[in-house]
Amino acid sequence: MDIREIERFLKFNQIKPSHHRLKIYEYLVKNKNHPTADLIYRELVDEIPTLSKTTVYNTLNLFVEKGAAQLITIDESENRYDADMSIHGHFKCKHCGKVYDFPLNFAAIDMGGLQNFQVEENHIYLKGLCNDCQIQKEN
Amino acid sequence: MDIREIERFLKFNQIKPSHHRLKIYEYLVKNKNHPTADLIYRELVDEIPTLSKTTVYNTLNLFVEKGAAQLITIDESENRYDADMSIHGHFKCKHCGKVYDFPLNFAAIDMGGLQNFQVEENHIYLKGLCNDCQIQKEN
DNA sequence: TCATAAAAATGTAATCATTACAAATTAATA
DNA sequence: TATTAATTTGTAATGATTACATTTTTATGA
Repeated sequence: MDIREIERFLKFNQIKPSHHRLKIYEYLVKNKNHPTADLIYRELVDEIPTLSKTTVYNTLNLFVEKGAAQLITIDESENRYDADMSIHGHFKCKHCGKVYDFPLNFAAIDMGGLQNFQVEENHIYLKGLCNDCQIQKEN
Repeated sequence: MDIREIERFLKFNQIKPSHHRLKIYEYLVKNKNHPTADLIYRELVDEIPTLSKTTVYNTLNLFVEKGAAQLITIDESENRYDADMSIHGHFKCKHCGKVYDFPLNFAAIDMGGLQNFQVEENHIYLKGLCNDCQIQKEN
């Protein structure tokens, strides 16, 4: 997604594409690292010296509200964000802390216990040891 | 689970069954309402006037650490706790706020994208409208 | 039983992520 | 260009959680 596409995408989601919003969304798209608001602020403030942290929070909340990004609560003490709105799961390595995406066959999740429940969001979080950290521990 | 069983269960998990710990665990077992630390404190303080909120936090952290309870991060601003350690999912109704349990066939989740990853925890969170709230909206 | 050490619980203060809010800046419109 | 609306800013407030030193309770051994 280049900056033109991002602009179109935000407009499509009823979000006026201001400069800051474009930059923050671009950060999410280019860095699929599930960042916190604070990390986004720290990464962008050099390039946009007038940026305030409140704007980052406001903007991320707007993205989530309009369905342009999703909030990831895999950590208990901080919120992370992801511009990838396709159905997928997240894996957090307990050793290195990295959050990985993985494909997900959502239809396979049997919701027999929830008849007539209307699902609007799904958040699939796994935790454990990633491949790299397992290898490291073996040596 | 009566208090005897709870005592045995805590011991089995390397947790010394003090009075407060027993009461807090009993609350989790008897009220499957996925409470916050604050709610547990408010519900128990009348019966145990010397209880402190710090003790509730300490105790819940101990339960999670020892594998006697799990931390639920379906809310972005507060931690909830569940003594049910069997594999199951959680559904939060966006209208009434209630958190439901539902059975889960975890094996159905295809983790093709994560070869050699060692999964130690799974947290499956759905959000939407529960049955009751849908009916309410229709009328 | 009493003394002593270890563990648990308490209460207050600190921390840290997030939000509230009012003021300032920027953009849109006529 | 004037005026209004939207966006952004900065600071202060909030609220959940933790740190930490003190007190209380429990366990152990003489």
